[in-house]
Amino acid sequence: MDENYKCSKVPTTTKADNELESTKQEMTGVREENTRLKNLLQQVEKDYKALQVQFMDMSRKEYSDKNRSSIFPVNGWSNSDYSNDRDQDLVSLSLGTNIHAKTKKENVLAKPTCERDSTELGLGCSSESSKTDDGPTSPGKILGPEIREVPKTSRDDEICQTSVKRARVCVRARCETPTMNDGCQWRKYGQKTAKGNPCPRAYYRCTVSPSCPVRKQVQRCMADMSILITTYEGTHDHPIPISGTAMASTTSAAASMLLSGPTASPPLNPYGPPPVPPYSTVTLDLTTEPSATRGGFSLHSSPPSQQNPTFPATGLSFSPVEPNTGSSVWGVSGGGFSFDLPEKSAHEQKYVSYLEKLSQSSSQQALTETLTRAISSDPSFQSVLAAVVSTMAAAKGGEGGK
DNA sequence: CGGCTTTGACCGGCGC
DNA sequence: GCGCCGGTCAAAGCCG
Repeated sequence: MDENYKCSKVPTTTKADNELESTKQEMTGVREENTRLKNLLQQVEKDYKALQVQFMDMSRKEYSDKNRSSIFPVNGWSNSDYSNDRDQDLVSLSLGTNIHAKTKKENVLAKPTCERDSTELGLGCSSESSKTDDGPTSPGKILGPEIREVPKTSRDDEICQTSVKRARVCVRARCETPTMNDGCQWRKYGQKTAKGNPCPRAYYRCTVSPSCPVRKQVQRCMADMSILITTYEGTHDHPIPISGTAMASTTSAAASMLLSGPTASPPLNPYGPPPVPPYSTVTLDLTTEPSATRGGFSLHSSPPSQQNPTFPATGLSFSPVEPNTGSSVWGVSGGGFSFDLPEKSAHEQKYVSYLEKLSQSSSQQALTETLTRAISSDPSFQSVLAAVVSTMAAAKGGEGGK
């Protein structure tokens, strides 16, 4: 960043020396920047890993404590958060650009179907490319210790669901492939054309474990066919491939944030998630569009009935649609960092604080731009960032917002 | 042959 | 009570 390109115009013999000198300085500057970026990235990764570990430990601990009557999201819901509301919640996450969906397996959706009382989402998510195959064979982590008795019939589920709070996570991602690879194996069990939306909605069931209650719905966004909307419901009762843990953390964190909120919210996005009873909605919108963004993280709340298909496709955003307050969307696009926070709830602030922290750490504008550009252009980075943000938020929330 | 997709039928919730 | 609609089931077909 400190690019002091001084190319002196001194002719003659010293000219070459000057150029050499300036080039050296330039390289030095680039190196410094590179180093800073590396450090920052390492820091972020480090924090992420540490938090992820803590998160899992806490979750497990809490889970074991309360295991009796309810099932907690493995990924770390705090008891208090969880107990706050048992209504159905809907969390929506949108991952920007393409997440490669190499196989046909898509995203994960977790739906706590009927487990007697739980609601949690243990999602596995695809972190892009790599995961070759998720299959049951390569579980990376166990998100949920809980063991739910199996499956009930779908009808039973519905019945249970109506009376029990259930969290749902909606992931919006720009993806050209039919589905996103989220680290789990899915089996399509149905398809329906929702009224008002020409795009058929596909129903998938997690097949990693025969008893896994997780289901997901995949549908194209009518407004933008390149956007894939995946809604997960339930919690995996089996280990999830490492590749899917990032998303799992992200979605669960989002859900936890949502759960910790006051209440349930209205149905979300019409084009996406199916209409469901009043749920709270949190949207992480990573359908980044670098060019369109003004640059930076932006938090903004939107009207309650955020059902419109016009979700801010800005980068990374969580948009919790809260019943009472309405919905909010936190977006990341490329540029500087900016926050528009009308009225943020406690959990919203978790994200805000983190984002602020983030922005502070990268005080230099150039660096910021570089980062944001990287974020908006690299889906995998988006996923990681999303996971970090959500994880941190969840961690804070779980610890009583320390 | 096993697993997955497709697709029509069925069921229950909800609004009128 | 009726019809609409979302979600699921399950038979049939496809594919590796």
